[in-house]
Amino acid sequence: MVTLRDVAERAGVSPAVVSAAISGRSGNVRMSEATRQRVNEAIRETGYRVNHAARSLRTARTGVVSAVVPKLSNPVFEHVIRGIQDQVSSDGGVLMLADAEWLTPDSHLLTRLAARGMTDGFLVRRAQLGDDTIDALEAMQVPCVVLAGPDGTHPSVWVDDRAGIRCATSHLLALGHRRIALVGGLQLPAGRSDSRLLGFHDAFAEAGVAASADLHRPVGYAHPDIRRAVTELLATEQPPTAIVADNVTVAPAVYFALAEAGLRVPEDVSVVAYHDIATVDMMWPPLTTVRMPLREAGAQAARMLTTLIEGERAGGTILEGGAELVARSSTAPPA
Amino acid sequence: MVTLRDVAERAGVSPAVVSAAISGRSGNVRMSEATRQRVNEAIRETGYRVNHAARSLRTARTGVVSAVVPKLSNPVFEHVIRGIQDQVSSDGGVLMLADAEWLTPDSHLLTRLAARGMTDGFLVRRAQLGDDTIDALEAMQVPCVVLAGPDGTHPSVWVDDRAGIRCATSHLLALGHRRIALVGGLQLPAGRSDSRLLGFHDAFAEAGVAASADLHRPVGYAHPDIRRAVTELLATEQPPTAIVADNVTVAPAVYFALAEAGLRVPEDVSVVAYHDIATVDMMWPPLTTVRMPLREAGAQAARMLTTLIEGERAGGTILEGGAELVARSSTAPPA
DNA sequence: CTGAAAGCGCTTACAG
DNA sequence: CTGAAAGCGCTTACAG
Repeated sequence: MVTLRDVAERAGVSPAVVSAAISGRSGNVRMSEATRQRVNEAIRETGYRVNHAARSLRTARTGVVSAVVPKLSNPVFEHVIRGIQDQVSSDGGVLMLADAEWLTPDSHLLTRLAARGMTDGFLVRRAQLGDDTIDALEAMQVPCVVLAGPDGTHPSVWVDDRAGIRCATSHLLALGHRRIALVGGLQLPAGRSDSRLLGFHDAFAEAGVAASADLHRPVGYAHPDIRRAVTELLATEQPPTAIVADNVTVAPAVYFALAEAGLRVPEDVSVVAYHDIATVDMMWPPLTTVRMPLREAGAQAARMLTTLIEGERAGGTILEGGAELVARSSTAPPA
Repeated sequence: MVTLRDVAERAGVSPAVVSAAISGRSGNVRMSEATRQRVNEAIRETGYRVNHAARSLRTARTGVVSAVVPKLSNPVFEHVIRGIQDQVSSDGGVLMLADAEWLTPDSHLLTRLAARGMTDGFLVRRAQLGDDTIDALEAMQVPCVVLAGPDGTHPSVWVDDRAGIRCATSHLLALGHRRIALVGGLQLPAGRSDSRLLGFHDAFAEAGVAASADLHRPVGYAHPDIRRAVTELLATEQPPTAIVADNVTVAPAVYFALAEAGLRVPEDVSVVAYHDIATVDMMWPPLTTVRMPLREAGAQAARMLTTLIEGERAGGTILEGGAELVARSSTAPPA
């Protein structure tokens, strides 16, 4: 194995010079262009590559950031990851991804990842990770940014869910819908304000229309639950003429329930989904969605983590604005 | 920061004893149960956690394995990843995930990951990664297992695509279909045998039926291409009565094209897709698929990588069998 | 502008 | 059964 020392000998300089040439950091070393060239040549000739472990040990910094994502195959989160990756990479770091299912408070993975020298910090999604795991992380004093709305305790970054749902709902109201259902999403414990429900009501207030409060179904994100909720809504005396899907991932279940009931989209029922992913225009009919600046949220979170790693404090941030309606074919005026 | 030395002092033993107690490896150290308990107590009291960088530097082993996956949100690959994760984790290692898009032959990420001391080895998918990146990896002498059929050069593991497509095709033949199209998949360069097309023909041969060779459309996996291919097939003089989707991810595009043409599934056209993912029963009608032992393939690949890391050679493996038809509602006898 | 030396925290022969 | 010592490969003050 080629070491820095070997390169130094070959170039006829001391290890310190090679180290400076590699890192770019000057430190106390100021070298001539000729020397730098000689070093680079020696590196090329020997095929030298820096030993990451040795560097980490010495600098007490790994340059690795770990993102723990809810579910790898969740297409919504893919955008966030891309934002994180771009930022981490342009900062010269490496992003390490793990599935949240693997990470429990006393899992092997958490222990290993949070061991010093493996990762400088974590990006996690609170909703799916569980507060206990995040607390465990905190107890280990590992810098950690939560991808979710502020909760007053952890540094956090997220998009404006309230504005997003408002955007979706306003679109339906503008089309003339009045009986609008909000389907999916978690039933929050009393006291924790539900930003999505707030956004739903914002839209009605803005339009000067009384909200159809009986049409809120926070039944989670499991497909059977979504299907049942929609089926039940359709069976009521005054069924909704439009549905806001709290998350694009549940839209297929909404379509499914509608098809089972023999209803057409958008002739009989309009559907808008929160969050935009590329593949929804493959649904039939193509789904109207609300696009959020998820990639920007990821980048912002990565930046906040860097701040944290460098020892500064950070609070909770919600990215303002950025909600944008992507009109496709699943919404129309009520019959 | 608490070091191993601190723990040793507290427990009244030498660092060597603490090291042995942690790693479980006895080495030359044989310690009494009382000593071991004292050490464990000291670890708990001090909150000591091993420094991964130091250990890696010393042992020249990181315990980290990197998987470079085609596309994070590809639900098919999710199963493979799970298999990898299970195996790596039960071997006491850590799995690091990266998106193939990030990894190009001279990308920052490749350089950093392949730097010594960051990762012991790689699991990569050839199809999407590009041979040049794999060659770069090889030039760096990083142990590397390819998730794909054997190509004679790289150690590799994959499921039996030929058997999988045969299973799907046989199902349609058994239902009475004769005009069967195979849609999607890559157009391989001449000379490289296409295991999927072979499987397609196997099924016809087995059924004693002449294959409908004019119905093979290896147009890749892009949704517009799939849609166009299906639309064109439907416009021919003798359109297919059934379609095998080369990959489940293109099934929505097939449904889309069928819906556009005003055809019903399965009354007018039957559809089977290769690979099974949980969400396909949310499609309307629920999609019949072929399930493959993808998780097992992932585990097997991880095991092979460990072998490679330990310095032994390895060849190409195809997991035999395991193809299983999952019948849902998208297939029926021809009208 | 460059070199010699110390030391990051661990593990592993080696000596007792 | 346990301790003292060397050294993994790097970076960083420090001295020149």
